[in-house]
Amino acid sequence: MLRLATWNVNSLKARLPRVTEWVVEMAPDVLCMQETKMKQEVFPTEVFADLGYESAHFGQGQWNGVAIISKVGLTDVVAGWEDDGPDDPEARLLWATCGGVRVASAYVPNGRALDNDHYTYKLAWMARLREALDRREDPASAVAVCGDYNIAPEDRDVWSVEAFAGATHVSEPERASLRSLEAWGLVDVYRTFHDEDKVFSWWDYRGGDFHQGRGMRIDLIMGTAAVVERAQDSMIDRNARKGQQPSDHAPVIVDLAD
DNA sequence: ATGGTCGTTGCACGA
Repeated sequence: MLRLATWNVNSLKARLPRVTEWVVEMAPDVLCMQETKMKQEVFPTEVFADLGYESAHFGQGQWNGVAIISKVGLTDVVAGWEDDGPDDPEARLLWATCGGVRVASAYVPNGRALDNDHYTYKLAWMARLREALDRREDPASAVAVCGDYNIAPEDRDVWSVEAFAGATHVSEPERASLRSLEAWGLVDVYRTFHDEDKVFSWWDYRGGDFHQGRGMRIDLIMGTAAVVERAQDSMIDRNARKGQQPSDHAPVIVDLAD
C-alpha cells in the first residue's frame, strides 16, 4: 500500500508540532504540503529525515512555499514551471517522482475577488498547469496533482452557495479550469469513493466556522486513471482541524494498492 | 449587515 496525502499546513514553522504528530500517527508514504511560508534554507529537513522521509521544498519566504516528503523515494524534482512563460515569483508548484507516482504539490492562487488581478493570475496559473501536463507528463501513467486548489469543484462542496455568490472558489471560469485538468486525464479521487454533500477540507478560522460546519472542499488529489485504478480508499482527516493550533485545512489521503 | 481569526511581519495585509 502506498499512502499519499496532501495538506495545506498554513506555515510549517507554526505547524511543525502538529505536522510531525500527524505524520507519525497517519504514516503517509508521501505527503505534499502547501503554504510552508518559509525560506528554502530553514526547511526542517532533519526533522523529517529523523522520521524516515526524504524532502523536497520550493520555498519563498513569508508567503506560499510547497514541499513533498517521501518514504518511497524522491527523484526528478522540478520546482516551478520550467517553461518559456513569464517569470513567476511565487513558489506554488513542486514535482517529484515517489514510489513510481509522478506527484505534484500545488498551491493554486486564492484569487481574492472576481475583479482582482489575482483572480486573473489564478486562471492563468491553472491554464499554465494544464500546459505543463501537456508538455511534460503522460496521462497514461500514474500522475497525482495534489494540493490546495482554492476551487470547490461543485456547489455541494461548499457549505452555502448563497454565502459564496459572486465570490471566488466557485465561479464558472475557475471550475472550467479544473475541468480542463480532467479533460487531460485527472480525476478527483476523493469523489470516486464518496458521494456525500457538504464534506469539507477547509474552514475559516473566524466565527467558529469549523464547529458550525461552514467550510469548503478545496483540497484535492487529482489522479490519472492509473492512480484511480489502484486507489483503495480516500479520506479527509477532519480530526487534524481540531485541537490546539490547527491549520485551517485538513489533510486529504488516498491509499493506493501496490 | 457586519465582522469575526490566524499567519506573516511589524503595527498592515493575505487567507
